[in-house]
Amino acid sequence: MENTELVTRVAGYSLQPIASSPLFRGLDRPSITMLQQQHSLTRRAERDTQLIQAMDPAAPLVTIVRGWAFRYSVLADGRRQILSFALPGDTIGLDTLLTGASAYAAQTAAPVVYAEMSRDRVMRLLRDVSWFHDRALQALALERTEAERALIRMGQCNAEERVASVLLEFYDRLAGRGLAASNQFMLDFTQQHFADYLGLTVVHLNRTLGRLRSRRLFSLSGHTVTLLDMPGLKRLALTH
Amino acid sequence: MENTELVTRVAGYSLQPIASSPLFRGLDRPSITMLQQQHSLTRRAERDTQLIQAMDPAAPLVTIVRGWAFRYSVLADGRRQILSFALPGDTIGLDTLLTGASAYAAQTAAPVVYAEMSRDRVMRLLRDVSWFHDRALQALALERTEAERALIRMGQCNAEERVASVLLEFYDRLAGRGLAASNQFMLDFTQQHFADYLGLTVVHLNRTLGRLRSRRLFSLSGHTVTLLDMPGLKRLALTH
DNA sequence: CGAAACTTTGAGTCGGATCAAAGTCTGTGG
DNA sequence: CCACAGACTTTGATCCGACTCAAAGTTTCG
Repeated sequence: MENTELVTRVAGYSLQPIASSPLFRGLDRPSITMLQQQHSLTRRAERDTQLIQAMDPAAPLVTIVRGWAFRYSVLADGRRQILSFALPGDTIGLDTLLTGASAYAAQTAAPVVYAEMSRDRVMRLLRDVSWFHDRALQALALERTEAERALIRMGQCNAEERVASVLLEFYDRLAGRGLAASNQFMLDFTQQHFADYLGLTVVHLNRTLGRLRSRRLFSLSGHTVTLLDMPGLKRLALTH
Repeated sequence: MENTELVTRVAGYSLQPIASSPLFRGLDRPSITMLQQQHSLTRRAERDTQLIQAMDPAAPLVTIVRGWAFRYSVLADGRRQILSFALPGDTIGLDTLLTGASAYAAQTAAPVVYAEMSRDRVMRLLRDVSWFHDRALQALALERTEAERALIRMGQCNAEERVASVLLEFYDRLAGRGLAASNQFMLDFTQQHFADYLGLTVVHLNRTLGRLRSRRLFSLSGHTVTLLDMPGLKRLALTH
């Protein structure tokens, strides 16, 4: 009864985000089930929980089931750069298995449900299961592309452009997993997180958000973002 | 006579840079030879030659034998972000095979000697040669780590810190391939290239370089860089 | 209801961009 | 071997986007 197993392991959470994520997307049922069985049961973590320590040589593979987490790196003097946000379906730590110790840390930005797979198990999968090896390659290539898109944004875009670009990116990623629709989605992190991702100060980010809102490019109510003017946003974020 | 083949294919160029590069490092002789046989004979390209077109769905794998090349991306309005420099031994385009069309373009920053491997051949190697598959995974993971190091630099560091960080990085990479020693190495590209890599304007980069030189952190004569004050540079570039 | 965390606004400063022009180097043809 | 053109580097003056410091609102949650 593999399908029963599948369901109990993610009891109460929609499967769609995971099933349409980079590592799982398009796999057949037995493969998905197998992958999930290699994971731990789902766990819950409060906001600000450390999921992966920087430099941990035995960091597990973490798959987010629900909520927002992020990978980041802290400089000697405390400045923090958020490298990427991981949303439901995303995995964190695939590269760590190959490069030795984790080059980054990861923590939750909101209450999160996740599952882990031990380093050993991932290694075994990589060695023995050829489609998993392929998947890992593709997932890594994708992650690099995303890192470089972020790099372009940082290097060439001003605050408004960065914000527009990232809002669109979140929307696309979430929509691809059924977590956004009709130009609306939920952002569950603070402006400090957002600022550390964009390489801006909170104050300046806040003003920039204000400007874009007053121009009716998007609106914000609670944690719900509505992209009011898609074409306008795309014009601003020329990376898109 | 595999070793003869190996030598003639790179006639006149030291093998060391390639042999100690991410994709080749630590392989045994037969494997290196095999990889080289899959490549074209070496080619020469003048400065400013396009090696890979953006969006090319059939971009080959390019291995730099001598000289400097770089990967970059251009925004709609002409701003250019250099994503990475490729130096002797580096390969460009591994990810393109997996993600479909190339997300970036590549061109030479100086006269370059290089070799190509067709998309088909790389695909075949990936499928049939398990150590090559492993290598590809590792190389990609490494590239992502490097992209994220660049991201941290852009997001959190000011001009001086970025310059110091990149000088150190070049030195480390070149030294690892026997192309730098006693704190000295050759930089064969213009300040415009450098600026587009760091996300600064040429003017500001130039002033920043001037400041670091007058503080005797490094010196520049012709295209030769000498790192005069390693500890000072490391202190500046807290990413190191 | 109160404290802590987060967002928003204000005033002043600074790093880096822009615009412009003067040097310097490099390669080419006479 | 020199003269010249084009590309590259360097310097000057000015401007603006983003940062800093500070404090007032607002939300969240115990």
